[in-house]
Amino acid sequence: MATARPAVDKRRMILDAAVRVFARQGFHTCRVSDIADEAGVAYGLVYHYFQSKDEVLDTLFLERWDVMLDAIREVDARPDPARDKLYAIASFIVDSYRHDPDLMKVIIVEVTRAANSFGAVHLGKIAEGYAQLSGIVEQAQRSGEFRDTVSPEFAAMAFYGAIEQVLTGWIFGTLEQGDDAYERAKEYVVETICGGLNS
Amino acid sequence: MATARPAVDKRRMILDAAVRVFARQGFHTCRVSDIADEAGVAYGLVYHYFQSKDEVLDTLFLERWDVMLDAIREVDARPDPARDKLYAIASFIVDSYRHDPDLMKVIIVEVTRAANSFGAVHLGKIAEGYAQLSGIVEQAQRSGEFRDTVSPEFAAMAFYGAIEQVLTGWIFGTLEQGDDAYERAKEYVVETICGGLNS
DNA sequence: ACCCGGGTTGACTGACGAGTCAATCCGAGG
DNA sequence: CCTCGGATTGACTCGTCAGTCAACCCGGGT
Repeated sequence: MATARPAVDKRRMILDAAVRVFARQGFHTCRVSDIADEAGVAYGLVYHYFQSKDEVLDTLFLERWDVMLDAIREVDARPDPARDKLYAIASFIVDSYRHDPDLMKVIIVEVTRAANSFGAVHLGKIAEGYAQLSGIVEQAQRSGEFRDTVSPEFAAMAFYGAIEQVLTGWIFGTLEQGDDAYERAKEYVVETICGGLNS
Repeated sequence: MATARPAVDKRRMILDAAVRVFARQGFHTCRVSDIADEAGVAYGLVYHYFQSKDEVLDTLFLERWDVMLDAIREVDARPDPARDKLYAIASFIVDSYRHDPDLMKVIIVEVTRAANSFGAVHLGKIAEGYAQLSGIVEQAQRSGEFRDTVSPEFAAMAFYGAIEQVLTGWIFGTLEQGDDAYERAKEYVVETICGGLNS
């Protein structure tokens, strides 16, 4: 059989270790040997599975971002009101953080915001997410559920920006965490963006 | 006279050059010699005025962030409705970007989001901004201008998150720019956060 | 028993870049 | 004119680390 010989998938172990190391030390300040040590494999093995340190980060990002894009597409396909769709998306993102805070930290801190130093691949992937969100808002504006005072693209940015800021607050310990806080955050994001602060 | 001997302030030139270099190449990927070259001074002079490469970035951030905190405080002291205050703050931030996009890029991309690798000084400074914003919202909730369905801290994050996301869009060229776009962005941020998307 | 080839190892190299430092410049004061 | 001290210079040091590579391990096929 040509299937994976080893019982444990070393490639996977390296990726998982990289998440922990990147989250702890940051991409630029960690050494490849830190990743290998954390994964319990030899230094060279990292280069057996990946072309470079960058490719490890790329892989982590693309892997997860694609899952998120799929989730958004799935939500968008539902026949629900836009508000519910946005809640479902906020829910997905918050739960992603709950499930693997380190990974989300790496994606937000090292990739999303540092998109300049990386290839345009990432910019494109990120833009895909915005496009999807814009679509939801646009449709809601047409159906009359949302006002059309602001452009859909802009609404998408405000929505995503609010979520990302909350995650950032959790990541840096500025914002209270815990299951309650997570659930509240989902509500608050949607309530703020859809309902507004005005009384 | 013990005053600055040189007609031109080399320290200032180094800081200005650093903004351009950091914006172009990123903090981690640029060399100190790049900064010196860009400033047209010798390598060693950077170390005459600054302890380290990090200190150059620190200085840039603190310099500008303090200006912003002052501006926010000034706005907060006015007797205007919260919505106007938020508009004034959005205005200040957007105009900061218009005036010096490179500097804002550096602050957002290299500092605000990378606060982990830097000292808690930055976290504290950033938190000060949030506190100020929260205060504005809280007061508006008490006066009845805003609903109290979401916590002030959260509203502050949503507001700032929306603005930062817009700046990020400009920085990475995802979002249309120009004087019109800047003015529209100010309106949109406030309209979204205060008015909400619902019709 | 013997090979074959992919998985695995870790010492080594080569480049790179932050920070140092001794020397030089130059204006001010005496 | 001379000295003093801060400003300025840039060659050099020294540690670090991404990436290479030759060798080794080991199961499966013959």
